[in-house]
Amino acid sequence: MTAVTIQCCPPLIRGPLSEQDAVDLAALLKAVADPVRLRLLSMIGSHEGGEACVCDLTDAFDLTAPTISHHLKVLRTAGLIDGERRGTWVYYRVIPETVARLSAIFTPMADSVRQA
Amino acid sequence: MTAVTIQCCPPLIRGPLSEQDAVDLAALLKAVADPVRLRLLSMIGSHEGGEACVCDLTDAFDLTAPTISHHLKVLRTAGLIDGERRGTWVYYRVIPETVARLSAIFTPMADSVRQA
DNA sequence: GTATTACTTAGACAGTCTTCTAACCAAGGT
DNA sequence: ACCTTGGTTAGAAGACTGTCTAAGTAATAC
Repeated sequence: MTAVTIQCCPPLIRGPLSEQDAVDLAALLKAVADPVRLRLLSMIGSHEGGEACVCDLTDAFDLTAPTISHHLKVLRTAGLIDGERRGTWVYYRVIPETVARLSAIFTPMADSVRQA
Repeated sequence: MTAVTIQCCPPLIRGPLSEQDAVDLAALLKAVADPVRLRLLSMIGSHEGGEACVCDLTDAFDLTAPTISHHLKVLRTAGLIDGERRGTWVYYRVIPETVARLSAIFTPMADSVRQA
C-alpha cells in the first residue's frame, strides 16, 4: 500500500513534522520571510570578502538606519548572520550552518512526493 | 580582488537579489513561515498517495476547522498545494514545482559564501 | 573636551496575522 | 424533504510586525 521513494532523507516528506520541529523551523523561516531581510542576507552573502558593512547596507534601501538595524537584529537573533565591530564600522557575515538548515527543509522534497 | 566560487548558480550569493525577486520570494516564504502550515504541508506531502483529506488534517490539530481551512487557503494561494473535492471529502496535494522554487533559494548558498 | 559619524535601543503607531464564533454551501443518508 | 457531516466564508478580537522619530552608545577627528 505505502510505496516509498528511493531518494534519501526528505525532511518534510519522510514523515509528519513534529510540533516542536515545526515551531523551530517556522521561526527560522519567518526570519527570512521579508523582502528587506532577504535582500540584506543576499547582499551580505554576495559581498566581496563574505562580509558587508552596515553603512553599505543602509544606503541600499529607502529605509531609516534604525529599521535596517532592526532587520539585522532579527537575522542575528535567528542565527543567520553575525556582526562584529572593527573600528568605526560594524561588519556582518552569513553563518552558513544556519543557512544550511534552511536549505535542508525543502531541498529533497521538490521531486520526491510519495506516490500510491 | 573579487574571488568567485567555482560552484554554480547560488541564487542569494550570485548577486544581490532584485527588489522584485525579494518581494516574490518573501511572499512564498511567508506562506510556510508558520508552524501549522509547515506541519500541514508536511502531512500532505508525506501522506500515502501523495494527498490528504482535510478531515485527517483537522483532527491532527487543536484548532478549529475554519482555522485549518484558512491555513490551507494561504498555502493554496501561494501555489504550494492544490485541493479537489471528490464526493464528500476534499483532498489536497503538494505542488512540487512551487516547493522546488523554495528549495532553490538557499540550497546552493549554504557552503558557497564568497571568500576574499 | 566637543563635534561628528556610525550604529543601536526605546517607544509609538499603523497595518497585518492568527484565531475564534457564527453563518453558509455541498454531499449523503434516512 | 430533512438532518447530519464536511468544509468554506465572513467578521471580529487580540497579538504580532514593520516602520518611524527621538534618544542613546561607540569610535574617530579636531
